[in-house]
Amino acid sequence: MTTIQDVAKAAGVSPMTVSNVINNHPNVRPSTRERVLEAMTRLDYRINVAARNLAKGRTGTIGLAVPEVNSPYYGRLAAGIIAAAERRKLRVSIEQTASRENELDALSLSRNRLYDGLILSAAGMGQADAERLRVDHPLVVLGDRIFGGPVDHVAMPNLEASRAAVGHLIERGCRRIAMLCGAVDEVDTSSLRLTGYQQALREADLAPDPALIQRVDRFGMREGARSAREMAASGLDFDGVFCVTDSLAMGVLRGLADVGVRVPEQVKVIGFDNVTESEFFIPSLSTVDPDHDGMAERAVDLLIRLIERTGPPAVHEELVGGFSVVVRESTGG
Amino acid sequence: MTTIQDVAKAAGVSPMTVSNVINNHPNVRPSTRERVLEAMTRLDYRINVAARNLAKGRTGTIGLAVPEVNSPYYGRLAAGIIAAAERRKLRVSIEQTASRENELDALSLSRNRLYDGLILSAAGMGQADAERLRVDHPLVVLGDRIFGGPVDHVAMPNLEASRAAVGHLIERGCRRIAMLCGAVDEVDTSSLRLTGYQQALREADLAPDPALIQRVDRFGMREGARSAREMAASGLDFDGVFCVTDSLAMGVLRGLADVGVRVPEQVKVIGFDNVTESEFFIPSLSTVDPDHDGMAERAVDLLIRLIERTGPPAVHEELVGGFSVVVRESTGG
DNA sequence: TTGTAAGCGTTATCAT
DNA sequence: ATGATAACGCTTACAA
Repeated sequence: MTTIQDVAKAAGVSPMTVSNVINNHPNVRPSTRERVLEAMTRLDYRINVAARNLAKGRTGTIGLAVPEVNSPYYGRLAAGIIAAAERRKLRVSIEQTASRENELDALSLSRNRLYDGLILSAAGMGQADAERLRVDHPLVVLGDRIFGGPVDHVAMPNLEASRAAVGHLIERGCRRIAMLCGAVDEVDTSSLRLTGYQQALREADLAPDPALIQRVDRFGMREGARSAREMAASGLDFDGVFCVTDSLAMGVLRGLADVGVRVPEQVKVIGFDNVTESEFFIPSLSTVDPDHDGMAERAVDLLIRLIERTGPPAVHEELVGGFSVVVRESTGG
Repeated sequence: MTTIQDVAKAAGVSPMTVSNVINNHPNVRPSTRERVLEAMTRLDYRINVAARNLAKGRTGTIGLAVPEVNSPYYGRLAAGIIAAAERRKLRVSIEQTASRENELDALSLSRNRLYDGLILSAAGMGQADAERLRVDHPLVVLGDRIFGGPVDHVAMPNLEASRAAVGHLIERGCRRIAMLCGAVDEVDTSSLRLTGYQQALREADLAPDPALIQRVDRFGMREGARSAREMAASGLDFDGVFCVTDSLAMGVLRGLADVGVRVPEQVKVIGFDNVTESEFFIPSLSTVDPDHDGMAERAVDLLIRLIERTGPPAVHEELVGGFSVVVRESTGG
């Protein structure tokens, strides 16, 4: 392995001059630069990033920790973060956490200075873990399960957007609206969206019915399909479904098709996330678009501010993104 | 920032002993270990990975470079690689390449020892870039555009699987089978799958018709939908469609629905990849399952062999994965 | 079982 | 414009 020393020797200069050439420092005479570059190519020199990181204390890379890489939602999120980071000359490295354990692990990884900062999309952690987020390195949390924590935070407009989504179903004539959500044990995505659902019903003077609230333990298409079939089989009376994710909603569309229920004629369905697939599903899926790109942009901005801050810690920001309701075939759009 | 030195001082031992504790070396007296651990928690010590990497010359992390993170196919692939690596106690860090330029960049990144090795899923590079793959660090290429290159290589069973897919359409009674593929400029995924398509037609004594070959410039659902609508509008006579990816095929299902063509009654459709969504699409999509997990496993195995090899370079392996045809509603299954 | 010394490859700082 | 020196924080090899 050839090092800066080897190049320096070959070019007849000091290692420092080679370093200056590598980093495009201005004070290098063109002829010197030439000689160094020539030596670098001749020796097939490659910089050792670990050494540079150690010396600089910076890596130029931010980490993005997501629960699952093979998911339309987190894929979309990652794409947004990468685009936003790229504009700011930062690389992004994605890690899959998959569990609360690993989410906590991811925290210490960045603390370890492998990355300049970390964007953590937390699904497994809850309010109880909030204190673990009090770290002394740049961290931005993307998600909904932790509020008032000691950390910068970009959240979805869960409550308002859900209210709007359910409001849309009501406008379209639904009166018995089911909701598919996760366990609601504490303040999390599902509970916020459930509250939005309840508010929308109340505003329209519709009686809430606990039988209409369906729980799922995962947010994939499989679970949505199963739930829909069960609801139909149980004879439950419903004319609309609001799902906490698009994957769930597409599963519901599939499940309803399996049992011969027509969408949107008999039942209208709306999801949340506006993943790429929803536009092309049959029927195409109405949904809430949470402005992923805006949220990604803000998360990266917050992180960069933290990375570049010197001096006293700033107050922690909590931002909530914007949203819009996208009307498609599944609600008769 | 607290270092090993600080911990050593606080625990009244040498830095080396702290290092031994961190790395679970056996020769540390329990009482000493206790004292060190206590000091570590008290001082909130976090190891500096950059320093460790530099000293060790290893990172314990492999890189995975994919063209696009927000795609069902690459998401599936990434999930497989992560699972395979995890079993071998390796971390995976994902990078989005997006272009041939970045694919070449990714090569030098790993060469730079940020990762112990790199798995490169190359879409933009072609045979002409093969020589660039002659690198002196562990590299495994996943893909189809480079053969006989100076590199370990795990490829899809493109030709055979395509022949089987088209054979399935023929069995189901299709006689005028369209194919959606990318530009076929050199040996790549599309051209291999096209050859499989042609072989299947020939075996069944069906006349090939150039009008049935449709080109797309990207492999997303949008392109599939557009193509399908155009084919239908142009009055082209076809009763089957073979698509080089599932995304494309789901787009075709959507496009055919748009113009009122019934699947599978009037036209049968089959894709390639078996992404999660195909099972739940309406109609569910018949497709080729290329044994992603097996390929991921082998790629990781090859990479580990390279990482751990000392001595003379081995001969380069070229593996081709297995496959199966998954029959679903879109072909009347 | 523990400690000492040297070095991993780079960059910051300060001279020249 | 270029170079000498001292870090950066850890581990390997060897000594005690």
